[in-house]
Amino acid sequence: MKIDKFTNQRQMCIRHLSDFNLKYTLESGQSFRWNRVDDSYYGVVEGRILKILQRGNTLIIDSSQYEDEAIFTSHLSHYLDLHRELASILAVVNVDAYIDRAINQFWGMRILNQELWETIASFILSQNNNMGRIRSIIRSLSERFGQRLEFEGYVDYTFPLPQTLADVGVDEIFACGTGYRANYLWNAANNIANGELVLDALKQVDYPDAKHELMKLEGIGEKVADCICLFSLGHLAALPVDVWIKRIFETIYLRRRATLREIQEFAKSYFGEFVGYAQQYLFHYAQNHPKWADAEHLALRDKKK
DNA sequence: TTCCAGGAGAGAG
DNA sequence: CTCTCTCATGGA
Repeated sequence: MKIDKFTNQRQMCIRHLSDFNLKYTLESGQSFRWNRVDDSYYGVVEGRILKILQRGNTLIIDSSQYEDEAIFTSHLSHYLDLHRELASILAVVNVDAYIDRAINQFWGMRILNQELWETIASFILSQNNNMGRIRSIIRSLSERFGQRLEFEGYVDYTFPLPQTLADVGVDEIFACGTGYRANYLWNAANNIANGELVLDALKQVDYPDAKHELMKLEGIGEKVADCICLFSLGHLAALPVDVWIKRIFETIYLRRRATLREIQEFAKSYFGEFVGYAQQYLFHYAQNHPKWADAEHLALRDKKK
């Protein structure tokens, strides 16, 4: 990987990428904050707007602020998970024809390492909710309580700090369309603002401890805790079991109704230590092929064989 | 109108 | 431990 710097100090390139697809990575449901304009993606990361465009094996990145090239590239590589050898991870989890199809169709999709607080808040809001509404709630919270940013005519906002949401109160959070989840988000913001939950400490502990600590927060169960562990903390053994993943394992793999425990046990032994990556490819494939894991469709498909 | 969405909590059995 | 019911909201 080689870095170039142009006369415009805010534009940088990351060249010679291997096994990376920006579109699949940013549009696979793990982040709610990226907007596509033409072929570029605009988003807010660590307090600045980033504009990212992929051309072949090169990323062209514009930032709304001056960047120290070396530090910025290191941080962005971590954010996009570029430091991992994706091919070897996918080789481990590619154990059957079903996931092989998902891996090949979405080759290059990476699991992000997103900002911790924003990820905690986002997935608290995700429970019993749909993608479009989750995005609009996060946008609304940011517009009202975040910091305004602008870059070449594109306007966006930082996600509000825990202290900010703690200060504005439940009613203002509720007014952003959160529904009954307003209390959960406000409580989480308070726990972090008053130091009961220390985010930097959470980043240092292993997967079981991190998951356990997160589940102490009201409104965070196993699924949301696993999303945070996987999409922010880099714990690839985390397996968020949502309605899609449940359906996939019940119809394709276990072929019966199964409890959360049964699905976790099977998936862990079947896919191994990188089960989180397996989950992401299966999830995104199912999202793009709604009938793929449909029980009726599966029965039909089996008959043809 | 009813059902569903990257669920969690409370309560019952 | 497992099952069920409820919790706002908006789009299909």
